[in-house]
Amino acid sequence: MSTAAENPASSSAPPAHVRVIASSQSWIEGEAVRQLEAMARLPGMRLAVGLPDLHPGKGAPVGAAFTSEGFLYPYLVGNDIGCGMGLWDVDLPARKAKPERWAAKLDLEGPWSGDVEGFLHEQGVKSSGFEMALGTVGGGNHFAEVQRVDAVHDAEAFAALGLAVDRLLLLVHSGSRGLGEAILRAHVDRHAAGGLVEDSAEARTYLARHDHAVAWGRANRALVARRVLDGIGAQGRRVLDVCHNSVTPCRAGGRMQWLHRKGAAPSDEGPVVIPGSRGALSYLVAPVGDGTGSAHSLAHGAGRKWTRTAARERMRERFTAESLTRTAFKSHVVCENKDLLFEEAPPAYKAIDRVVTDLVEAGLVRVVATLAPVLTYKTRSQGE
DNA sequence: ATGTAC
Repeated sequence: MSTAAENPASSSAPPAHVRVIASSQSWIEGEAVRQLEAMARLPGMRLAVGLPDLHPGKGAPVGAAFTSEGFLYPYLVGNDIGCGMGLWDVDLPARKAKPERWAAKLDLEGPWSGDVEGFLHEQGVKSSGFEMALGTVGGGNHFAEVQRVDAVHDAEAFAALGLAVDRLLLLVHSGSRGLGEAILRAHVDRHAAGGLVEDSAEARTYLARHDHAVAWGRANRALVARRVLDGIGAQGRRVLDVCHNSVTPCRAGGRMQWLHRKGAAPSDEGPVVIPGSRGALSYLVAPVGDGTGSAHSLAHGAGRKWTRTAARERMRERFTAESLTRTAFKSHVVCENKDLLFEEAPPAYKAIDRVVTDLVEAGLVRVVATLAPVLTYKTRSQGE
């Protein structure tokens, strides 16, 4: 059998190291740490790292990275295989931003009207059967956001990325839509939360599908970006694109390991953007150090503070939906699904500044620049 | 997170 829990040899292995990278000033839910510790007891697990945006998930915590030997765990990657953040440099000066006009007309619902197969081919990605969703943002915490530069902290690194203070940027957070979900479901139907023995036929099958979903998710972000850019009449250049839900092979002290990221940005692929809520700054950061103590990973966002249910109830009591379409930064929000508008409201998230400060103090990143929201696109569909 | 479930 290829299910890890059924391999008796693995139960005698030493337990994984568990590390939560967060200062005492960062509040982390007890349940999230319990989930991290539970995952650390899985067979073959070596290191379980909670980043400062650690929060409870459905079984496995979000904002965490795990290394294992001999086994890999699709359940730790989750359903949104290949989810990540892409940043585009937009060839439009910030003073030319027309957020209210763009908010009124931008529409990324439904299939793209262009040549989807041709687009995928250009990206070097095979089609998946989920192409009707290619170029759509999705639900939950996904978004496309036009941003302006708030402040530059490292002018050299900022310039090295080809960025300019007076130009707009576009940040896209989305994943592989229904594709990753289908891949995880096929695994869970047979193995529940159990892992796969590396080099087994099932592991190879999963990894091939996983790698395809990662590539397809990246292409999805590229098409979301293209649709937004077309909508605002601009061109863009992809500056970076990183995946925060994946499992990849890596070497540790000459040994082969599997690095699982569950809402954790890579620290070994150059600069990344760590977004706050739609009403907060996003941080463009450059990784520092060799990444061995942090499973080569960083926080991927602010992390939820309130559950979706609590956010809906609390925000509904105090705010009208209309008032939530503008933020403290005077930015505009397109989210015509009211439940989602309340669930993703800025108070439902932790303070991104604290999360990034924790990473800086842990010696994991240097801040390159802060980016402010101009227009956040979530959905035009009512949904209720 | 999700063409969202029996």
